[in-house]
Amino acid sequence: MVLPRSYYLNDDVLAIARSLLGKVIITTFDGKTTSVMITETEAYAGVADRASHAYGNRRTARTEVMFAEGGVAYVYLCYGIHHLFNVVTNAADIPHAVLIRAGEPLEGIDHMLLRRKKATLTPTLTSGPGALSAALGIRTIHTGVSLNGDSISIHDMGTNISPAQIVAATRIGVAYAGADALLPYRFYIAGNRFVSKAKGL
DNA sequence: CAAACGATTTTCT
DNA sequence: GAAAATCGTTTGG
Repeated sequence: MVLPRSYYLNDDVLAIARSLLGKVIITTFDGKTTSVMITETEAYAGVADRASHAYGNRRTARTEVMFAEGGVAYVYLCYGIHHLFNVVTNAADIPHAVLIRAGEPLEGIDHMLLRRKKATLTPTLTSGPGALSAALGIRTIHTGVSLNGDSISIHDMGTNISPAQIVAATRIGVAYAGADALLPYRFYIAGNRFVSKAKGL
């Protein structure tokens, strides 16, 4: 079933980041449907989190969507090349978000291979936030899009990830955040092949 | 208006 | 293992 809007309003962004593991993202663009099961997430805990773009209650044209009510997408361009897909959570004016870092391909693998210019299915197809977004066809123009809509949606397929299967670790690429870079805000499914292998593991 | 810089990935050595 | 690719956002003049 599609996750209801209320799912995203939880004020505990860490709980949502854990809960999203095992859920399924389905995108439909240009009549092409692709889906992945989420295997890795990172929480960005709003104004008090130095690693968050919204740290210190900073509102700009780019971060504004993080201040929207939970249940929409926040997509932004990183290093001029990569589109990073986040799930906005919590009530309006509380800029919490969960970065989706990796997933396990389910449907539309042929479309994902085309988008990534790859010939065969390997973990690199959808492991890593930039790679995952590219495979699903998510780009910055989708920022602000509802996660209950026709183009992007997140579903509970009944897959249950037990706490024992969830590993908590430090976030990746946020060394600039000082002490907040050490927070265990990254979660992934233990033993899953489709988890990012970027430096920092 | 100009300049610096990333919540990364790929490729080359 | 190291470095390049590449551009919107943010910040400073």
